[in-house]
Amino acid sequence: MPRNREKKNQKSAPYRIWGENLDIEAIRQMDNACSLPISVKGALMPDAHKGYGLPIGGVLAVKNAVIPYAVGVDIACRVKMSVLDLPFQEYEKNRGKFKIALETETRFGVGQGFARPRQHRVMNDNWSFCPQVRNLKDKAWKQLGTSGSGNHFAEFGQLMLEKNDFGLEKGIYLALLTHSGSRGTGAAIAKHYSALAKKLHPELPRHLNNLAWLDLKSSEGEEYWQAMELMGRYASANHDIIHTGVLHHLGAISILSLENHHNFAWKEQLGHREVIVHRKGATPAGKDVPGIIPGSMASPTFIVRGLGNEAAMCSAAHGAGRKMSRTAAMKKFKQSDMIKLLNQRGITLISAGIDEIPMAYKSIETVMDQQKDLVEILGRFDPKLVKMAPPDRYAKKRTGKK
DNA sequence: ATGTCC
Repeated sequence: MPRNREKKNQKSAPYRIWGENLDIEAIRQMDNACSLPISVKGALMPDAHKGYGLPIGGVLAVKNAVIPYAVGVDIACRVKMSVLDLPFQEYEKNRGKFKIALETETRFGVGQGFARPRQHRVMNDNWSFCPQVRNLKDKAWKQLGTSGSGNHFAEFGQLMLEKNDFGLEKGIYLALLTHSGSRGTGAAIAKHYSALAKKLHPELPRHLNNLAWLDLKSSEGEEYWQAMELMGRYASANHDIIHTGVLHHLGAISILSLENHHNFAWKEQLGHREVIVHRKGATPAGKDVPGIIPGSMASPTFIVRGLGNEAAMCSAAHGAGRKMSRTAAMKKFKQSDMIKLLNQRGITLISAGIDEIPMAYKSIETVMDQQKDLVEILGRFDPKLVKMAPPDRYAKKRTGKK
């Protein structure tokens, strides 16, 4: 539904909403994004909620420009699944070994890296095309193979493939699922280029400030694009290291691997013209494109195949979406509430903050129902062993303040 | 989501 509140004499780009009763703030942010003179078309996914500039769950096509905060702070945030060659029962027989594998092969928490950094060919890429990126190379190296914080996780679970697919037979498998991004490096790049975009667009009113863009033909725009693509390869390397390390630790091999970004921008065709499509907290869902849509730590993740719906610019939700802020969740629930729920569902939690409690999320099943015209479900993954960042030691202080 | 100005 096109909206046109900000400028009466200039037509806003149209956008459609999937899902019901979405966060009013997210809708307002989408209105704002579609009112930009560069905007061509938008879409709002059923897991949408408020973010910086573009909402999480926002899809935005623009002309010849890129908006750093429409890509997101965690540039190239990504999910990856590896199906193991071990039967699922192998996990039940030897949980301790799987736990140690997750503990050993990645690191969680803000600022965390490896004391003995991992190696990856992505570090041989060009990191010297601008000073901002060059100065971050050392941090990026130390954080290779880490998972970060927030909603990021590493987990083992049971994958149920609904039919013969991906060269595998219908049935039950043991799988590793991870959610990580470009860590401190990507965040620093996002922050730098968004500040630069704001400086280049002093004419933007305050409510559009976080949507400041870089012209793709400008040196700044080209530089951001190059940095964003490097972060794409870097985030992919992080998952690669985790999966290679964990599987090696277990003496397992991968019989199927699936992965996708959900914070990124792509050059795509929209009708006859080339546009830049930003997907911020949105899964690419082009025709027959496989994707992963995670729920919370106690609800399923869905393996999907895109239906190529053009109204949504070939996109889908990237998860259940929060229904409660982190602060509200920390105020309302205790650690024991989380443990109780996980026990009921037979899930072992290694660590997580209360702000990630499943009750703070919408129902993933509802979100999937609301996007039946965007993706087809091919399988579900039920988490069994979950690791997330341990509680933030300032969390209590912050909730106390509000 | 990050990292530190708490």
